[in-house]
Amino acid sequence: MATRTVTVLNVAEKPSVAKSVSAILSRNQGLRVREGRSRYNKIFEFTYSIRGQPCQMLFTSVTGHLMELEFEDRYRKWHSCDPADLYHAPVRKFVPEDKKDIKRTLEEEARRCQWLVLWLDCDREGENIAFEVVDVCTAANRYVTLKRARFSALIDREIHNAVQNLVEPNKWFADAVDARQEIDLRIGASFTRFQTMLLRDAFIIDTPTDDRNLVLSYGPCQFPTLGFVVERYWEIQAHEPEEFWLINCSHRSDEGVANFSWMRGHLFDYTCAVIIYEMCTEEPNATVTNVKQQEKLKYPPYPLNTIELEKRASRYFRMSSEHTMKVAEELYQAGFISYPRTETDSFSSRTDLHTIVQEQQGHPEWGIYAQRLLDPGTGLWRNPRGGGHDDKAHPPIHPTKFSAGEAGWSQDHRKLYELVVRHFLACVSKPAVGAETIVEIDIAGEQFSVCGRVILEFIPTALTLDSGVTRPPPLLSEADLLSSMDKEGIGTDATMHDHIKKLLDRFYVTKDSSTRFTPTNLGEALVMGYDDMGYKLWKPDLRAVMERDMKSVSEGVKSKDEVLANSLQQMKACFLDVSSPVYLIQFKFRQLEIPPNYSVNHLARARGPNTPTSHANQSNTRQGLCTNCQQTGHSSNDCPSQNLGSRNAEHRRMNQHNGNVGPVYLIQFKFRQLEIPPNYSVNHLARARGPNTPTSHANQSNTRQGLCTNCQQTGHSSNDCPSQNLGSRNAEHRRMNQHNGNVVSSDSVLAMVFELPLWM
DNA sequence: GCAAGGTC
Repeated sequence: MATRTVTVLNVAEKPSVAKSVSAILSRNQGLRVREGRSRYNKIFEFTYSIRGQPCQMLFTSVTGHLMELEFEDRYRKWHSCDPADLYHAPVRKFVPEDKKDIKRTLEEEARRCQWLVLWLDCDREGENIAFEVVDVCTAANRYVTLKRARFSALIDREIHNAVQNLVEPNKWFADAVDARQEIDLRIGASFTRFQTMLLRDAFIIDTPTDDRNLVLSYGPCQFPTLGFVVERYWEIQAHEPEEFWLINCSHRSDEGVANFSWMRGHLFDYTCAVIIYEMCTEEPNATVTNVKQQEKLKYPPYPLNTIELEKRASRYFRMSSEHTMKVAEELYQAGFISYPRTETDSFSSRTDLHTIVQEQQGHPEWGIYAQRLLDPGTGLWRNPRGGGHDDKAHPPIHPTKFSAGEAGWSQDHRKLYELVVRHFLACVSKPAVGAETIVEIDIAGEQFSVCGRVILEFIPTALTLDSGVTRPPPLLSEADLLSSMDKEGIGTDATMHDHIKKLLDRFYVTKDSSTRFTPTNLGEALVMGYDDMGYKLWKPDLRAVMERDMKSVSEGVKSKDEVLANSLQQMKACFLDVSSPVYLIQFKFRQLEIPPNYSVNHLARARGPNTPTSHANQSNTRQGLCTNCQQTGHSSNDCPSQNLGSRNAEHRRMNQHNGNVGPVYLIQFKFRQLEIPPNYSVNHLARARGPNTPTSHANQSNTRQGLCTNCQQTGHSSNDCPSQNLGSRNAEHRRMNQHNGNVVSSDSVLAMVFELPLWM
């Protein structure tokens, strides 16, 4: 007996997925396409059988979220209510004007269907969009049967498997997103209105802009991003240059000059440096103690994902991440590269990498290399390493169509396409091999080393005691900023560039020609205002707490309502405190204290008699209230709002001191009695840093794949680093040494070296 | 005139 055919409406998150899945399910047999109401979202039609049930399949798509969250009309005007009311003002979801055509397509098609199959991306946002689609479709046809297709890649087996094993949509996932949306909206709108109305008149923007349109926005992603820029700026401001001394040793031969580095690095104690230097000059004969020859491998990069594309385009071309994504989107739309918004940095074993390389063989610049890669005789090919990330929806960014440049391409299109292709070719190449020789010498017990020359025994042609000063870290580059955001979970791969652009658009930061960011007067003042109140609103912590809450909701551990109530209660308490008269005055004065710089200047007319300098005294006068959240019943130590911030201004100052680069060592010297300089005891501790004073922070150097985090060289890890014998940079080692007491070697000078953080 | 998240 023939089963009756059911009509099935299938909906994907984007048009490309509707197309791919339709092609896979129909095996391109009898696949038809027709227009929908929206020009981007076509409708594919084919027949299929789901577990023996004959189906007439209609396959269409949305373009991301179909709905937005907004306050009800009477709260939408800025002066319609106190911004504090926005923590409980009613909100509604609605389909914005530019999505109405998609909504009409869904309604019209849903009316003719018995089943609705949701093919949205299998992440939290996708699950939330699924429920938006359900809302629209069930409003048009309340009898439609709901099913969810769960798939992790757009490949045949996966897709057929998904449709034969349909599941229920996951409300918890969708709830997590609902909670995030509502929190983001309420916090963002309340703080933005508050900040803007309070402070707009305190600044004059030099750039041609209508003052009335100036918005001082607050957002849970844009502010932590601003925070990264300001924090680095403060580290630089707080840096106090410190003089250090070092011994440089060089040897000139027929082959050239070999400059040996002193293995102690930098010494901050002049007297000690002089003593060691004099020892060396008294017995200047240098003995070669070690010659190490080693192969150095330079590993190819991981396959390209969005963040890495943005970082590299910024480093190589100084292209902004926002512009990079715009150009990448255009290349994708024209079919030249794969989908540019992806977290994935591993190729599936099923990807036909050879074919992708084959297509590039005719290119005038890298065509020959592509040919050599494919020639087994060269041994150049190597299957790519995986970086360990997979968003289960898209492959790493790779070329999908050959081009030697198109007529309509700008320079940036060329550059970005070239980056994608070259990166891909590098990924399937074996590591580059280099050789290096490290020579270590000893002069009067002092160790020096040089890379790349072989000499046996000699007297240095130059042995000098030189001085230098410590330098602050550099301003954050766009690549650094992306790394920080990625590390701290601020924004998503698809939105990070938006947050960076927002800081520039709001005049919170400026960017120089080498893509480094400086906070403006305005940006710094906003962060400092909140920081002085003790709130971490500009730190990543708040977002991290929210992310943990979202995870709990998506796992069913907490309910959406519970998270919303708790989170909004805390944020409202914070908002009321920040906008309270006590801080209001101070917050405003804080803005006015900052001297003018960059594009934002302060207006002096409002300066008052006594700029408040201590908020602690003021808040302590409020007896019985928690100084953190202004509630009664607990002290600030037990405050439930604690994750919003500690009122510890000391914290910022400490961070400023943390800002100096590189570990500093203490070297214990034991002097021979006759050599003791005046005011020195037999056992003397001197501070030293080195040998390669790092110019960047650890989190930067860690992002440089394959480099030793100790000496920034390739070919070994920090554990095997040849510079390691200078002293372990291992805190454990330091603690051990401290507990062991002083260990003094039998030599006159030289004892133990151990690490000490610089601020101690 | 506010957010962040999808995607065109």
